[in-house]
Amino acid sequence: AREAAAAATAAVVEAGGVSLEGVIVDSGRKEVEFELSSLQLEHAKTTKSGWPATDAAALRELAGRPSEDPPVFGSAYGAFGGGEVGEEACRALEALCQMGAIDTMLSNFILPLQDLADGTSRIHCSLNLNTETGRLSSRTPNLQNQPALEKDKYLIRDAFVAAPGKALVVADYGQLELRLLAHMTACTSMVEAFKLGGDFHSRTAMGMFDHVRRAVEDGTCLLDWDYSQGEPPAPLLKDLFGSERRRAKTLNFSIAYGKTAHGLSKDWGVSIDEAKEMLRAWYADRPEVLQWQKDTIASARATGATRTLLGRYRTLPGIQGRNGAVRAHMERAAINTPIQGGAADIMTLAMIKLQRSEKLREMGFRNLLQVHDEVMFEGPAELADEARAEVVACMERPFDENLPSLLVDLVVDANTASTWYEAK
DNA sequence: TCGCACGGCCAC
DNA sequence: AAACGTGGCCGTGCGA
Repeated sequence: AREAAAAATAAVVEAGGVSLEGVIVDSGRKEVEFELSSLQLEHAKTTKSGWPATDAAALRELAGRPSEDPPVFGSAYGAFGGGEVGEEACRALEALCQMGAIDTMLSNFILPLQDLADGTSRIHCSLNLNTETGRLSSRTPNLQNQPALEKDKYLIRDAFVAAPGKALVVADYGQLELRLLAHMTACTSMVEAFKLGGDFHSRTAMGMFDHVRRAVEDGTCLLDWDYSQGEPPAPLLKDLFGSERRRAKTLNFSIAYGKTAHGLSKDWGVSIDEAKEMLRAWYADRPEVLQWQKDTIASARATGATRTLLGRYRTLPGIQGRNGAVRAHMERAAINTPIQGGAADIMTLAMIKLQRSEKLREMGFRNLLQVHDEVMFEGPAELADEARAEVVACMERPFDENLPSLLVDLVVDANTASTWYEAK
């Protein structure tokens, strides 16, 4: 973390040397908002209080990608009259955007984590049962929002290290919420897709786009590939139809949150009609999901509440009221809570099983953290593989014998490593 | 000095 | 006005 902080600080200093013709003198949000207004730079988004937005997406729109091989200049280029000045403006705005990202890493993660470490350099958060859906939350610090994958470029997760002689077991559910959606809606298409296995989002893309389905059926591309079998004999769907798969993936997650055609068109920069067509294509394959959402909202309106898989309920104040925004929000919550809360039900059952596991207790493995669909255990390194198998077994079968099983399997991916970063 | 609202951003 | 659900936390500005 210290190395990352040093590297980030150096980058901030470097980026700070760039100025927008002396106009943007600081990365403070208020000043950027002010300059965007006074220079009358085009801004697509405004905040709810009427100022131009200065978030990363807005800055990226202005900057473009001036550092790429053929540089792509954003809307600031023309606003500054093009030429050298326009290019410089785009590069400055890109640097400003990078500074924001570095600042977030430093002030939200790298610095507070060092402050909150105990005398043995370990971090202890509080885990709370205080959410609307039955999830846990984490505070002081929040260990459930640590940067992951490509965002974790300072290897913050590499600072989470097992004690000497010990190892981490990190296990997470694959597509837990989508499996819950398949189960609760009894959607034959989704249940079948999970039964067949392979890349779920690729399967969704097949269902949504005829040309993708034909390419898989005639062998032009493969749905998925097990690399332990060597190199694939044909290109993969995710490579050949990357944009189709990305849209399918976005749609898979968005549907569970109640996203509208309006929101989709904004995100994708397409017309409302095109967004509607995407939604239509998704639902065409999954009519049970649409019906379930309608039924669930109707029931929520009638009762003022919605229920999770195990029957926990959430009241939805305002769903019967006159305020349209509140009502719409509560309707989306009504269809999201059974899914998100149902996933929390399953994880809670799994954690009870894990806590009661004699094997894990005898092997000396302790649960350190839960991140919604993931758990982290720590124990003797030489027993890590055995512990990993037991963690997977508990998570795959969280239900007691007297509780019903699901229409879909629960798939668990688990790794052993000495740091959180390595366990990805 | 404190609490709050806001804009923004990280995770799942 | 917003249009994607659940959280926590940061810096800034502002009023008590």
